[in-house]
Parts: sequence; C-alpha cells; structure tokens
Amino acid sequence: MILTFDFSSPVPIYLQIRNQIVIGIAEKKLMPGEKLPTIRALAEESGINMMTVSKAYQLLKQEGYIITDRRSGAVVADSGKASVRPESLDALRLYISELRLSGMSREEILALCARLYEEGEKK
Amino acid sequence: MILTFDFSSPVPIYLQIRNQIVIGIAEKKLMPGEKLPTIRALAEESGINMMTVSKAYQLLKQEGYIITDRRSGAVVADSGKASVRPESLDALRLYISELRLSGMSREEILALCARLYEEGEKK
Amino acid sequence: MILTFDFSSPVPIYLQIRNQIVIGIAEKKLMPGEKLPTIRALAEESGINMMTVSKAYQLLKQEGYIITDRRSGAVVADSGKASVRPESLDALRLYISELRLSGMSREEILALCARLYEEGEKK
Amino acid sequence: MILTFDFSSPVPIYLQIRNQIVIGIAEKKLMPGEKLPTIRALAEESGINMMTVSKAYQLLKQEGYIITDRRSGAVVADSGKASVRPESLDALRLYISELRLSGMSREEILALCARLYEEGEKK
DNA sequence: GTGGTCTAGACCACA
DNA sequence: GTGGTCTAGACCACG
Repeated sequence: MILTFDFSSPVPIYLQIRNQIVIGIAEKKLMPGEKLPTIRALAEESGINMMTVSKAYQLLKQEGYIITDRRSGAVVADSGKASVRPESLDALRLYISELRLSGMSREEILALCARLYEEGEKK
Repeated sequence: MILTFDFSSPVPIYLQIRNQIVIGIAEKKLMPGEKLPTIRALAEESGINMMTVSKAYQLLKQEGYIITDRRSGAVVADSGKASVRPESLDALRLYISELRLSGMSREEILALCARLYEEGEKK
Repeated sequence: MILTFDFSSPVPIYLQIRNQIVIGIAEKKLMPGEKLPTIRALAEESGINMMTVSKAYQLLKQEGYIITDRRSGAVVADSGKASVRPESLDALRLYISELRLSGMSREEILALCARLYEEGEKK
Repeated sequence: MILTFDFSSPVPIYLQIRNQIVIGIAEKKLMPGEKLPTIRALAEESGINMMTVSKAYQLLKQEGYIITDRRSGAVVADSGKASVRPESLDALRLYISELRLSGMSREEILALCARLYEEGEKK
C-alpha cells in the first residue's frame, strides 16, 4: 500500500491520505484487522508532517473506517461500520450528471460503475 | 430553477453555483439554448457577491457547459460539448468505495447509480 | 463571555474552549445567531494558539453547536440541532453514582441538577 | 461483575476500570466489605497490563472507594467515605447543558437523572 | 477580512 | 513505543 500525493491539488493532503485509505479498504488492499502504519512511520516515509497524518487518522477513526487502539496503533475496522456521508450521495449525483453531459450513455456509465466496483472484488 | 446555498459547507460558493447548474442541465431543468440569468440578476436574487457568481460562470464556460454571447448573455450549450474532468473518475471510484464500505451490495450500488441517472431522463 | 483556562488540567485546552462555549449557549450567555469571536481574535485575547482555537471551533461545528459561515465567521446555531453524545449519558451516570457514594440523597442530587438547569433559565 | 473496555476511547484504560468499579459500587453490584479480585487476577482475565490495573486500584484507594488490606487484598469501602471530585460539579453542569441543547425539557432531564439514580436503588 | 491548511519542532500521558 | 496535544509561524483560497 503506497500512498501518492498531489501537492498542487485543491484537495488537502490529509483528505488525500484519508481517501486513499478508504479506497484501499474497499478494494481489499487493506483487510479488516490489519495494522496501519503508525502516524510517525507514515509521516516519515511520505515526507508529510505528523500533524497532517494525524488529522487523516482522526478523520478515519471518526468516520468508523479504522480503530485506534491505545496499545497497538491503528487497525482497519470491520466493514459495514462506516455510514455513508450525505455529501457523498450529492457528489455521486453530480459526477453522474457530468458523465452524462459528456455524452456517455446509461449503459456506459453503469458499466463504468460496475468496473470500478469490481476493482476490489477480483482480489 | 432555484439555487440553494450552504454557507457552512467546505465547498466554496462559486462551486456550489456551478454544481447546481451542471445538475440542472443534466436533469433537464435547464435545456440547451436556454438563457441563464445575468450575473447581476443571479447575484442580487441570491444575495451572493457578483464576483462569486462571475467566477462560477467563467468556470462553466471554460468547461463547456455554457456559452456566453455578447448580446444575449449566457446560454446552455448543447449536450456532449462538455469534457469530463479527470478528477471525476477518481472521485467516482472513491464514492463507490464508500458506498460499498457502508454495506451496500453490487446490485444496490448499480441500482442507485441507475436511479441517479434516470432522475433526469424521465422528465 | 470570558473564557478561563486551567493549563494543568488533563482536559485539553481545545476541549475546555468547547465546553465553556457549550455551557455558554445552554445558559443563554450566547444566543442563537450571535457571532462568536473570530478564531484569530479569540486566540489573541486568550493567548492560545490559533490552531488550538480552530480545533475547538471545528469540533463545535461538527457537533452542531455553531455554524461557520464562510463570509462572516462563526455564529451560534439554533438550539436543538445538536445531538447528545452517548458518552455524555455514560458520564452522567458515572457522576450521579459518585455523588450518591459521597453520601448525597436522591433529593439533594435532583435539587442540584435542577439548580444547574435553572442557571440558564433565569437569565 | 464483568469489565468491558473500549481501547479506542480517549478515556485511558485505568480510568475505565476505575469508573466501572465506582458505578458497580453505586449500583450495588459491589457491596461494602466485598473482596475485589487481586490485581494479578483482574489483569489476567481481562488481558490488561498489571501496571494499568494497579494504577486503577491506587486511584480508587486514594479516592476512598476501596480499602487495601495487606492480608485480604482490596475490599469495597463503606459508603459515604468517598469524597466528590471538584471537577464533578463542572462536568455535571456541562452534561446538563448538553442535554438541554439537545432539546430535552427540565422535566425530562430531571426524570433522566432520577432514573440514573434509581438504577442502583431498586436492587 | 475570514477560516483552512501545513510545517517543524516540542512535551505529555498511556501502556 | 504509541497517539494526543500544543506552539509559533506561514501560505492559501474564498468572498
């Protein structure tokens, strides 16, 4: 599990970390119960400040994606613990609208969604 | 077509305007060729700063969703003229990941996407 | 509304800020719609770092006690928007247990609770 | 008397132990004079470090909830021996504020407090 | 002007 | 060892 960053993106770094970990869990690159790197380790290997990594972890914890155990650091939570953010639904609606306006058909869009879904299944 | 704003959202106002207009076009509340309100009019009726509305219109124009005509102001462009933002794909992947982690099955997610797509078709 | 801090307390500063503002709202020293000091102003007058104050405000926002408006800073939200944290109930149970074990009777405890409640009513 | 732990809670483990024992005494699951498990036994059966359990017992002793006897280990002290922590009052004020802001009326709050009090009486 | 983000360093309690 | 907190300063996008 390697993280990559786009420092020129409007998406803040801590959210980029959070997003990649969420996708990693969904696509089973990170399994429930698996240990995440410690804040310090992740900060060091990625060159990101500890506070920033910490912010990402706190967000992930608050959303229910990970559990931070005082003794052993952070581990991936069991699936189904996280709840969908209402903004996610709005955003999904928006992106599907954009795809349609770019000329994609209903079938193409659904096929795309299915493909994205299956990205995590085949593993 | 009424615009609503969430001033406490992290999404900047100009993007909220842009997003609502894009969804409006996709869901056919705004038809190709239809005139949009002038910047001044929209700013006044919604209590938003003109600079902010202007920024939204510039973005919409640049993305190909609207065309600005010196005489008649801004009109909705023909469908298929807009280009998909490359971030959209990543975002779609992220949102599908979130839906899956909330416990939704492949079928439920695809049904949701289809429903979001059809929101604009039935009209 | 003057904030006071106990730097030797195990309760972190940002929580002390949050708690005092919550109490202030409940006891009507801060009314719905009222503007809170800006992060910078509060940081300066209290000698606390901006980031710490910011953390308190973000928590208050997330819990629904305040709304941060991109234009005018933070204002007190309407009452009834916030939801009780389950930990609060546990903590209440704990404190009532402690009061009882210190020898207070049922009536004394209820009178104390009533008094604390009315602290905000008489204003 | 079974102890449960939330390792992802900000409340340190030793306090979680202490709190559960205090509630247990108040709700008469632990009676004055009753023997508590030894530090070693409690540590083993719950998988907690002995140092941590010891810290909890020291705190309980210092607060007057238990008495440690060289021969018979730790026993529950007589009621009324414990002293109220001064922070308790502030905390109570805070929690009542939170309940009020969640929309509960004076009567509902007092009824809740009475119910929490009686939790231990009916036994 | 505002809030939001980030850095580089530090200290602390907990286990 | 871990995560949690705090500081002092900086930059940025937004409106």
